[in-house]
Amino acid sequence: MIEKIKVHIADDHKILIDGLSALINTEDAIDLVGHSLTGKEVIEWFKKNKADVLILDINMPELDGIDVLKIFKNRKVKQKTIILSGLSDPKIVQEMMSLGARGFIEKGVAGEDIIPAIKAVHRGEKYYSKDIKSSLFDFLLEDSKTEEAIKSSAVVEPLTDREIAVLKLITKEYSTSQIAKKLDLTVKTIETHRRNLYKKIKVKNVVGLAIYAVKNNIV
Amino acid sequence: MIEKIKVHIADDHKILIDGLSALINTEDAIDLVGHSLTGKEVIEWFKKNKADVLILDINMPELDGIDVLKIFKNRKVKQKTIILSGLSDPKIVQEMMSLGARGFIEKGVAGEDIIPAIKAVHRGEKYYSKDIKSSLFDFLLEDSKTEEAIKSSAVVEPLTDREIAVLKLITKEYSTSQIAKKLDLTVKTIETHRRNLYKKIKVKNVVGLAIYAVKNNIV
DNA sequence: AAGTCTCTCAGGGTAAACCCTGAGAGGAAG
DNA sequence: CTTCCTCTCAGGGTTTACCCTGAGAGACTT
Repeated sequence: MIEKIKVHIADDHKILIDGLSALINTEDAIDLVGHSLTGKEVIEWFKKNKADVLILDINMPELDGIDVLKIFKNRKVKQKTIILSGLSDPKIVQEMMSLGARGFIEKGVAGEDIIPAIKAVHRGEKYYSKDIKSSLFDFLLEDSKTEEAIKSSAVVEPLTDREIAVLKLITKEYSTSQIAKKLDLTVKTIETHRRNLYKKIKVKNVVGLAIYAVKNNIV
Repeated sequence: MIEKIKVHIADDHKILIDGLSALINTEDAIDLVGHSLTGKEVIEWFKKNKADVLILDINMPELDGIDVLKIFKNRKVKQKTIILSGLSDPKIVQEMMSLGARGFIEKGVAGEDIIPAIKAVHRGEKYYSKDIKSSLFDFLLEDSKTEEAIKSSAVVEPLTDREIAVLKLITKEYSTSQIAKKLDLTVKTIETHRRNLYKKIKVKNVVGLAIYAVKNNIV
């Protein structure tokens, strides 16, 4: 008997996990061996168990998909990962790929894609849903360029605690001086944190920060 | 033979539609009679067909769930609607309810909730997933207060085409003067649109606009 | 002990955001 | 034909965001 492909799903929307489970259960060659609702659960689960393929949502509370991949990269966990993403922000696609993701599926595409994606990735291939392919990032998927492009790619540097605190207050529509009062710091300090956020996230102004915050569940 | 409950699903994430379909198909008493990926499709579908229950995502491009409900309210379409929502923003919950939604399910909850929700709503009851119930909006669900609270609630006025165009450019991190050039208008005009956006969306600055745009898929 | 990183703060500047009021033109609807 | 709405634009104002440079204190690393 041929071994089934073991799959683990991680998504903070349980309704999506349940839906995908039902879909995957229609396929004999694939076995759903676990699921997680948060990044932390994924890490914990993989300490004790193993799966061939991990279907990973990027937007999760606490530890998000990016954090999970970073941790897995260091620990050399060798499952193959398919990213589930609502929005295909170029920066994130690049980052995920540089962190070893093998597949990328937009939530906007048909559910039938999930089965071929699992099989392809398990065979060692890469898999991208059509919308990603046809997007402006085609160049990224052409192998020769890929590796280099990834290495020099726009990976968002990790934010410090203070920066996240400031970012959260910014998204609450507080001005720099209001944030300064709130955190009992000078305006100049907040301005510095602000500028560092711009640099790290590679955006031009608060708007970019706000969008980043929402997309990354920092709100 | 008892008639099956006819259900229509609308969500811009096809993967979620497919998942829910698989779930719903396990239930004999319920019949999936259609699905839509955009608000427009929902409207068109209901012109020619009918369903007992509509499962409606609030975040959809073009026409969102709120717009759909508004249109249905005017046309007195009499299907029962269950809202599917990623984020349970109080303003939106209130608005949806005032527009006649009968059920409210967070995407974060278990998929098993969907079947009882459909049945309950079809029987004429209201249905809210646990997270909603246990949230700070309990008071809203106590009938006496509900109606009044809804009438005076923070309903976001519909945005005009120009306003949406400006909002989109704002989220691309363009400054007012850059937007003016792009749209071939004066800076003063853009400023006016900006201020009107603040009023309508009830936010204080660009940050609020950006967040609203992302959450409502205007990005 | 010399880096490296985070967090803090400063001076001094330009550009942009934000606020107030007022208003005309054109289209849609009553 | 008047009312309502959208879109356009203006004068003149305050406040905030944003840019550049520089720097000290404390923690942690190698």
